[in-house]
Amino acid sequence: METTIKLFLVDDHEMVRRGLSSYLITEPEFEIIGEASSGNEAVERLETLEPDVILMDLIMDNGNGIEATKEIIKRQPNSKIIILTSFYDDEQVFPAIEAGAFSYVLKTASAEEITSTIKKAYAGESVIESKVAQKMMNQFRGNERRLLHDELTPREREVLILLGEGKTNQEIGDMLFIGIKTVKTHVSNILSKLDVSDRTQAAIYANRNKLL
Amino acid sequence: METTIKLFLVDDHEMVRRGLSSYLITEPEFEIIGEASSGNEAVERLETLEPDVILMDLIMDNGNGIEATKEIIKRQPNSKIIILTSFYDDEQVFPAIEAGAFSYVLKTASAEEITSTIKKAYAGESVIESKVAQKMMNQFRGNERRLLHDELTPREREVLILLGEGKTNQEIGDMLFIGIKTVKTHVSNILSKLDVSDRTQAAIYANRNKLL
DNA sequence: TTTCACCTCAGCCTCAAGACGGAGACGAAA
DNA sequence: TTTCGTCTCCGTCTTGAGGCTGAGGTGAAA
Repeated sequence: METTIKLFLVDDHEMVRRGLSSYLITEPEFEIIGEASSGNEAVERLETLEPDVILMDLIMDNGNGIEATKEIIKRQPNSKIIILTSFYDDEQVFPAIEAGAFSYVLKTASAEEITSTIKKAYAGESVIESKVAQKMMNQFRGNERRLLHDELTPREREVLILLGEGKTNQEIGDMLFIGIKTVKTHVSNILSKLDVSDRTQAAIYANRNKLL
Repeated sequence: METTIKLFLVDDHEMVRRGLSSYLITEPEFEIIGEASSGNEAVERLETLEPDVILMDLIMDNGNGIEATKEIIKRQPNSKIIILTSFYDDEQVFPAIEAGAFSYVLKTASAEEITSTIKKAYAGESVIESKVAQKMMNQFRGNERRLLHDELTPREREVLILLGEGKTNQEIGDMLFIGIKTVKTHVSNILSKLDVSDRTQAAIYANRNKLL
């Protein structure tokens, strides 16, 4: 029996589409029915096409992958969209998943990983790259989507703010009238809740997320 | 007479290398003699190889393109290195050129543009993509501002940027191909020049002053 | 009442950070 | 030529950071 998986590629770099194609045409069950070099173009072309699986880049000049994904899912809710990206920061991952992306794979993936992800997507099985998945687990505790720092207790948030100002544990303790040991405990908890490895990264997080 | 141009590809995405290859093998005078998936790997492999032209990605996980370029140029000063990058990292143009890059092409370039750039590089003719060239011109016209971090040496600025990303000394050393002791020296100098007392404050400074 | 989250603090341990001093190599400038 | 700035690296030393484990006190909710 012949199963043909119809594919559609979206990436603004011709060479990436070429590279992908070179993988994909070696698999007999794959058929590439179209390509687009931007999110907008993808949405347009998909008005008349109905691929089984869409491979989507995130960052593109003209219409990004997130918006395109939302739009496509709105029109074709059964589309399986695989996000293909080199950026594994949380800013990109969660909006993508929320937009309706089905799988999430890094561009550093091998040919085998990608073909396997496509086949799994076609079969209804979602694949989330492991580093990304790990971040998700930390974030989605309790099945509820929230910002990382929403998990912080009020006291931890106070500590994080001072930490984000560049204060030392001793200084934080003095300002909050608590012992340095207590500060250390809070900082430890903050680090694990924010999924960062040291105070410098926590301070960067606080600044970038405007918690000050 | 047969002229063979020996090529070497550096990109952390297998699919990009594949896409590039698919262009390049159609040209009879091209021969791809090797590939690498990171800056570090490229430097290693090029100890025993001597390609005519190197195609180099800039942003890679393990040893970025700038540092690799510097390192390669140091060892093989005649190497023609073509920087291949996406629209988004053209702030990196200057460091790249300074590092010894010969040409600068965007990844959105077509097959023809890339093959032509390679041939020109081999012939000694440098190609700088037009948008990029324009930026260079703008840069030369109006850059007048003097801040604390203007006192920093180029190397210190590089270190500060990584520090601002939350990297440890060890990680910074690995990325810049220098020892951790050297990193510590740079960090120490940065701290005193920025008049801050630890790396966390320096990271905050870097983020607030958008040095990233 | 029990339970639980939060805040507080302790000791112990390892290691990254950073200060300090010294030094060689190199290239540009005087 | 000498001087100077920059980059590189070394060793030593002190201390802050952070992980791990345990634990007492409080108040709110069930």
